[in-house]
Amino acid sequence: MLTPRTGGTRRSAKREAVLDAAQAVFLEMGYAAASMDSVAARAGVSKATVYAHFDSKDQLFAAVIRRRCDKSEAFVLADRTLDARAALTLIGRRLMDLLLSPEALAMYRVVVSESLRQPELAQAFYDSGPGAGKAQIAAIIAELIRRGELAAVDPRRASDQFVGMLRTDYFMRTLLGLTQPEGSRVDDVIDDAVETMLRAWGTASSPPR
Amino acid sequence: MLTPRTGGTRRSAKREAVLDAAQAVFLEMGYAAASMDSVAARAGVSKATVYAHFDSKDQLFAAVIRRRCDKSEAFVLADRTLDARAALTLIGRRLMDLLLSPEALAMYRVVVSESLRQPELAQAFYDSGPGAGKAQIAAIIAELIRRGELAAVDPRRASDQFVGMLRTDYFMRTLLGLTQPEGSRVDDVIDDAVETMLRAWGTASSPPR
DNA sequence: GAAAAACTAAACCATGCGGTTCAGTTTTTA
DNA sequence: TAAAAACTGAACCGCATGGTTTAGTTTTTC
Repeated sequence: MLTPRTGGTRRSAKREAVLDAAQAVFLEMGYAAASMDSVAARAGVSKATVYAHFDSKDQLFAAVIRRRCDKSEAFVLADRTLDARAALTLIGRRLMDLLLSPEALAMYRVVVSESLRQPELAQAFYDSGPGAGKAQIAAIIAELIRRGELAAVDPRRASDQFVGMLRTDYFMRTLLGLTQPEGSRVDDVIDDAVETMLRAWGTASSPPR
Repeated sequence: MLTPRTGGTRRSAKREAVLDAAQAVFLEMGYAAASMDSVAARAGVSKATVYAHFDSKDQLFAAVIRRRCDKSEAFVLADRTLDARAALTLIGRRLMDLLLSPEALAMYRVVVSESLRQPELAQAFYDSGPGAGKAQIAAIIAELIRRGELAAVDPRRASDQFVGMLRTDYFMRTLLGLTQPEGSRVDDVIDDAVETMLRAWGTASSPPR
C-alpha cells in the first residue's frame, strides 16, 4: 500500500531523497515554476511516492524550508580571549561565508518571494536565520562591552548595524547574480565594517586603524 | 488588424493600461504565478490586445520592470547649507520612505526571485535602483567631506555602510511581511545610523550626539 | 465618410500542472 | 518464508496556462 506516513521518527531513505531533490528544485526554479514531476524525477522516485510522504506541493515546500532552518549554525566564538577587532573580523568572516554561499542566496531568493503567500515560513526563516544570527552577534558584542572593548551601546542595535555594513552593495550584487563572490573584495567589506565599528564604538583598548 | 506596434513614440492608452495591470499582477503574484488572462482582465482589455502590444509574457514582464526603473527618483539635496547630521538624516528619511514603500518591496521581491532567469532585468534594476542611489548618496557625502563636515573616507564606501545601517533587521522583517512600517521605529533606525556615522567619521564641525 | 488601424469576445490548441488511482514489484519485518 | 508495508510506472483527471485565430466592431486618421 501507499501512504507510509511512518510514525513520526521512522522516516525512510526515500523520504530524505525526496526532500533533497525538492530542495534542489525549489531553490533552483522558485516555488511556482517547480513541478512535482521534476522533484520525483530528480529524486529517482515515482510521483506516487512523493505524495505518499507529503500531502501537497505546499507541504513539501514547507518541509524543505523548515529542514533548512533547523540546520542553522551557531556563531558562538570558542575563543573568548579575542579583542574586539579580532572578534568582529571573525564574526564578519563567518557571516559573509554563510550569506554569500550559493545555497543561502537561493534560499533567501525563494523565501523572500514567497513570504507573503506563506507567512509561517517567513517567520520560521527569520527566526532561525537573521533573527538567530542577530541574537548571537548581539551576545558577543555584549560580552565585548562588558570587557571594556567597546563603548556602551545597545548590543542588538550594534549587531544590526554591523550586519548591515556587511550586507551592503556587494551582497546585493551577488544576490542579483551580477557578480561572483571574490575573496579580496569580501575581506575589504569586512575590514571596512570593523573599522567603522571601532571608530564609532571602540575604546582605548580597541583602537581603530 | 492586430499588431499595432505603433512606431515607437505613439503608444496608445490601452498599452499603458496593460502595463499598469501587468505591474499590479506581477508584483502581487510573482512572475510565474501571474497569468496573462488575469493581466488582460485587470486591464479591462482582451487578451489579443495584450499580445498585440507585447510578444510574450517575458517581454511584458521586462517592459514592466524597465518602466519602473526609468522612474527612479533623485536624492539630490536642494539645500546645500545643511550640516552633516541634517543632510544624513534627510537622506535616511527619503531612502527609508522609498525602501519601505509597498511597491518598492514588491518590486524587490519579484526582481530578486527572477534575477537568475532574467539577468538583464537584474542589471537594469540594480543600475536604476541601488546603483543610482549609491552614486547619489556618495556624491552628497563627498560634498560633506569637501566642506570638512566628515573625515576623509571613500565616499562610495561610506555610502554603502550608511545604506547598510538603514537596511537592517527592520527592513528584513518588513520585507518578509513580519511587521508593518511604523514611523517611530523608522526614525530610530535613521537616528542610530546617523549617530554611528558621525561617531566614526564626524569632525569638530559635526560632532556626534 | 471611408479606409486603415485598434480592439473585442470567444473559441481554440497543445502542453504541463497538481494530484489520484491501480496493478504489480520490491523491501522490510518478525 | 510469508504477510505487511513501501515503492514503481504509467495511465489518468480536470484544469489552467501561454499563445493563436477568427469574425466582427469600434476608433482613429486624413
